[in-house]
Amino acid sequence: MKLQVEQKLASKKINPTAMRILVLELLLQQNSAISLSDIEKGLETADRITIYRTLKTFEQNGLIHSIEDGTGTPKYALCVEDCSTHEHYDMHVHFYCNSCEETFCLPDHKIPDISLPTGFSPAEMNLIVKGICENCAQ
Amino acid sequence: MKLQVEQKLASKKINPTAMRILVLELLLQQNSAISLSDIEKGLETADRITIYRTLKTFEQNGLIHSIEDGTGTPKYALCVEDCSTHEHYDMHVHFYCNSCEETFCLPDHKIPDISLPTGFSPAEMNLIVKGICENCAQ
DNA sequence: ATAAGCCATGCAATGGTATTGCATTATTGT
DNA sequence: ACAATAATGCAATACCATTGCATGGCTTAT
Ligand SMILES: [Mn+2]
Ligand SMILES: [Mn+2]
Ligand SMILES: [Zn+2]
Ligand SMILES: [Zn+2]
Repeated sequence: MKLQVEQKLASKKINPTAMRILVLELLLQQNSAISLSDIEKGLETADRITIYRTLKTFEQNGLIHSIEDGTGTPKYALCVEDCSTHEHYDMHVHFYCNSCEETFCLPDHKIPDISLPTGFSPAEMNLIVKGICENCAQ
Repeated sequence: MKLQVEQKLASKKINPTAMRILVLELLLQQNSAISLSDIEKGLETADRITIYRTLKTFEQNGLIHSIEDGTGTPKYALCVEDCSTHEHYDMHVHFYCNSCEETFCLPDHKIPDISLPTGFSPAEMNLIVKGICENCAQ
């Protein structure tokens, strides 16, 4: 198990330090995206700044992607696609539940092509759908 | 001119105070969405908190809508649709220019229908396209 | 084995923003 | 003109992101 985690780090050329292993293990347990504060609460002995830089490193090396879900605080989730340094391919829909306030990746639901006015050239896209998630549906 | 502004406020049942007239006039001059700080800089004698509450009032009464463009600081723009209290119909695409860092409403470009996994029911949507705007295209 | 160098960590400090309470002032309707 | 109501300005609070700097641990070359 720990080996798998360390291999995952190594495959992204990230030095497997104790803190990074802990953060990655926590990320692997989630089924929704989590914030920096969530991680801080989920780990006993962890400095917020170190987690902050750990996440920056993870994101830069294509291990996780950051999600702006409209709450103002970024959420983080593992990349399912084969992302690399500064090359993220997470053009999928994200869902924010107004009830449980969780943010979900929907990697199987790609963002459709969007027509733009002439002169506008797109580079990235971010689509957030807000509503009620499957867990909160009665 | 001032009459038109006051009428616009009255049509949304907003008391036309001096500050509100100033803020609305400033909003009418823009061709891109602006932030609270932008408005604060654009007005000489203006308390940030008052502008903050002015924008909240405008938004609640369907005069402007708030845009989360991924920068973390909300931008505001006039509603083109006929929005009312707590009923916004701004399901259009927003464009953030990575060069000039301006946020544009594209009211003629609606967000297409998005298929979701079973159990997820959508309420609102927010689509941000990032890239280069027409002004910055060389 | 030892020393130097690199990398990661933790602490402190800074800056920005949103949000609320409360007292004062302005506006409205009678 | 007066009373009731609404808006404003100031202060305070609470988060959060971001950077500098000093320390410590691990790696590597000598
Ligand atoms: Mn995702
Ligand atoms: Mn808009
Ligand atoms: Zn939910
Ligand atoms: Zn531009």
